[in-house]
Amino acid sequence: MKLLNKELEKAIATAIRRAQAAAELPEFEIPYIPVSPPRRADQGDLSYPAMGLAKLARRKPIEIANLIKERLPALEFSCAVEVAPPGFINCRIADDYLRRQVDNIIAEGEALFQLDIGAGKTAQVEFVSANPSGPVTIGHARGAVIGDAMARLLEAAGYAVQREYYYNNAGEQMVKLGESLRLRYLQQLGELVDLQAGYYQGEYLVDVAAELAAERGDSLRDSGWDYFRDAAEARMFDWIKRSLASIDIAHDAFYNETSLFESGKIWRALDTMRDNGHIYESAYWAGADADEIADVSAKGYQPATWFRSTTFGDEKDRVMVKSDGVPTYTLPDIAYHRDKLERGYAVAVNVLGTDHFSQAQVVKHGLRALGLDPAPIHVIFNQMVRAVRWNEERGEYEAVKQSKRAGDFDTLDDLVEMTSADAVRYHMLARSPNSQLDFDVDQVVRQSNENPVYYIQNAYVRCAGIFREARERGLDEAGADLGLLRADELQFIRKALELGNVIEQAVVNYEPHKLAFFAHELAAVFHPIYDRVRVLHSEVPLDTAKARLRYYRAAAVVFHRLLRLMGMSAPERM
RNA sequence: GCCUCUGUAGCUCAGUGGACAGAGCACCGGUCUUCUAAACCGUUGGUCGCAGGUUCGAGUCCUGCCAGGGGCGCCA
Repeated sequence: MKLLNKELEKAIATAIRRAQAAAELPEFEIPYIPVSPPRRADQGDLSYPAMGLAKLARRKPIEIANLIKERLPALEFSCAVEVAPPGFINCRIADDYLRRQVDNIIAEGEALFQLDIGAGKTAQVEFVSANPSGPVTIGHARGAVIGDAMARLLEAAGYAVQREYYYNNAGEQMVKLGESLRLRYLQQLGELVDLQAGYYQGEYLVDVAAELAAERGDSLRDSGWDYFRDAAEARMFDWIKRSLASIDIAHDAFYNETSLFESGKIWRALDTMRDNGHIYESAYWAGADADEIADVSAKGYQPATWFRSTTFGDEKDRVMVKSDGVPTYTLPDIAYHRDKLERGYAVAVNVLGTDHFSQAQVVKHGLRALGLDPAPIHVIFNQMVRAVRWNEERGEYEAVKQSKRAGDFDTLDDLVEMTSADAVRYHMLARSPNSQLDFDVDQVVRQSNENPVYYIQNAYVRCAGIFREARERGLDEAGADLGLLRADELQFIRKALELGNVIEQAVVNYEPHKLAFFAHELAAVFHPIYDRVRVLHSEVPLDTAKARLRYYRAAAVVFHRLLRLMGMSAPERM
């Protein structure tokens, strides 16, 4: 289906060119023509402020608007174009066009507003990417929801999308995890072992240890930490995948950082950076002042391998290979993103917490040092998330403590168990990634009319209820005359047609949260109309009932598409 | 100190340089004899953190302050 604002933008540009050809307007390069729905209904359905052309055209805005109106090509969806002071061009969508869209929406079904922005191109979304040392936390969950919604949006925009999970199972943390599990296992065998500070204290390792003891008895008593690390990793990944699957998220690929060492890609990246003159060996960075040098001397560091990232605007050069010969995290990260770019994605979205901000900048500097253009890579930074609940006594929100006490929340599993997968997906999505998120667990748990999750899903449920009842009564919409639809129903269709723009905007601006807000707005248009527009009512004539049934078929398609784009379920009843 | 995000109704938050700043919750008052009332209708509520600037036009862009979060490692 067409994006109407794009059609009008093109038409206005054509009108300007025609006016220029007729010497009614001077020659100038036509700027971007922003067309958007105005705030108020009496200002039409689509609007363009021609005031922006006043300086270029050296005419009064109202005159420009009138000239454009006169030269505007015929639009299949428009019946009325009006000019309003000081220079708005307002366009109203014709009722007949809206009626025709009912059938178009039904015909498109799950492909509703499938765009061609990314046709023939590939995109990648890298998200979650938590190391397999523990369960998915609510912090990871936010990135998971944002990343998956972004992937679904990119698919809707026409891209072939790959979902990737990047992880590291070779670091010091995984050694600790293995050792922690070994000690927990020995505890299962009845040995008195103390888990000292620095080890993983989480109860979940006790469960894993109990499973191992049950399956293998004491046969692992003399196994080393590496055996337990592998066992822990395998079980943690199972758990992570299960948790993500519970909110309908699945990755296509798991990319192990270790493979970058095994393939030699890390050292090849370093060599290229060195060939390009961005690498040097030194005990301290090239711009170090006397204090820093003294500090380094005190620590007795041997020379390390540095990346001259200051060349690309960094405030300080970065170590790539430590003096002990082991690369920092940054070098494999650069090699990984080089690999990503070489895989040829037109768009590579990376969902990260803001604590990775500096790191992401250094990676981009590194890619430039490799002679690559990092433009396809776009990072969505999401701010911190914490579970909170209202404290009545103190009159303020406070963070829910991380503990295993009943009613407290720490992991995605806890959150899903206490609320629902749909609630988690909606509330994690319905906020700009840039804003800190306080997840009000009590509000989400409350299954009442204050919960937008049910408000949106109920729109679909109400449609499904009508279809069920209609089937029982033997009513179908064969031969429906859509001319019987009135202003109410057309108002909903008008709003539903904005979905295409919402998808487009969400994709090009990397703002998946727009989907959640639009869903709520659309439901707010739907419900009042549902109250007024009955189908199975004794006073509704048969032909009107058929037309309305067809209208609700279209509404159901829109809500189903919207809910699936958000990764939420579309229940038939609640 | 530097970088970055945030500051909009009592609370949680939307808001493409455009028209009279929006929604949910909370508060108050109404609405089920017909497809589920998890809904609908109505009322109340604003110096868009502060001060300048750019612009025909600023919640939106720029500068400077104030407040809060995050980051500034030879950790990952």
